Amino acid sequence: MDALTINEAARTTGWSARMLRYIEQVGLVEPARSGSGYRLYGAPELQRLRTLRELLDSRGVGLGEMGFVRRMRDDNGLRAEVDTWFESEARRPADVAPSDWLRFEQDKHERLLAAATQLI
Amino acid sequence: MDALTINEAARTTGWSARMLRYIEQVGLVEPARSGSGYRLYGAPELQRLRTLRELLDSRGVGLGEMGFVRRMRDDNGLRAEVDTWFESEARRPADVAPSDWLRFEQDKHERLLAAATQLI
DNA sequence: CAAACCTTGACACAACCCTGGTAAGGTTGG
DNA sequence: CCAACCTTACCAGGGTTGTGTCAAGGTTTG
Repeated sequence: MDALTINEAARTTGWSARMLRYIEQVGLVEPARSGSGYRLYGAPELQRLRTLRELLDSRGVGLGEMGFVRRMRDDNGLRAEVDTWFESEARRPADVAPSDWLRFEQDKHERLLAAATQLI
Repeated sequence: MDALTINEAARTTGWSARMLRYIEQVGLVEPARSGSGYRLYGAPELQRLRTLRELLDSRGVGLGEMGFVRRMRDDNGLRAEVDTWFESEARRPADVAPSDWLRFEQDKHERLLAAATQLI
């Protein structure tokens, strides 16, 4: 069983056990559970916890904000509404070279495709 | 001059003048300024303010969270880091039918393209 | 079986977010 | 020129976040 219990995971990631429970509650890292309910952190979760800490520290992001992004990723309706709000930004068409914008979206699409192929 | 000053904009959008300044500070709706520095809200800004209120009320989203999404949209590095964190989610490939995932991204791409053509 | 874990739930507290208010001063328009 | 706006810069207070700690009880293991 290559999975750590919560205090072991805390020690190797730098979070406190309390915070690991909080991070789970926010929906960011949800470890498997043993039959009796113990949290079991595997290598992927540990990695995610470490990079999460790095991300928050280096970019001044909060857990709540990451939690909101997670919410947008789970809830397509919410994501669509938020995207739409931002995409209807008040600027005249002339302000953005449309080709640039499309280009940007295409690049994004390619980035995601690259990530996908790597994952599969 | 079809632009409203801050208190007029407040009255027609339901926000307080104080909140309009705060919303600007968060980077969500940044009105033009008159020569002497008065904020000038045009029709697009007013529309955005109304839909913003609707979005926050109906989905329980906070201004801070919207501000963070804006930050991600401006800062490509931040967006990439956050996206990467989520995309390296700890699930075995079998859990997601890859075709579904790609499909989803393609749909998204199409949605954005549609929005683009509408804007141009 | 007892020590050392784990669980959930609750209380606590500093720091921050959201929002209102007020003060000191510039702008506008009759 | 004066009333009614606007500006920025603060103070303030209720609500939420992030974090620790403790209590009551189940689990694992030497």
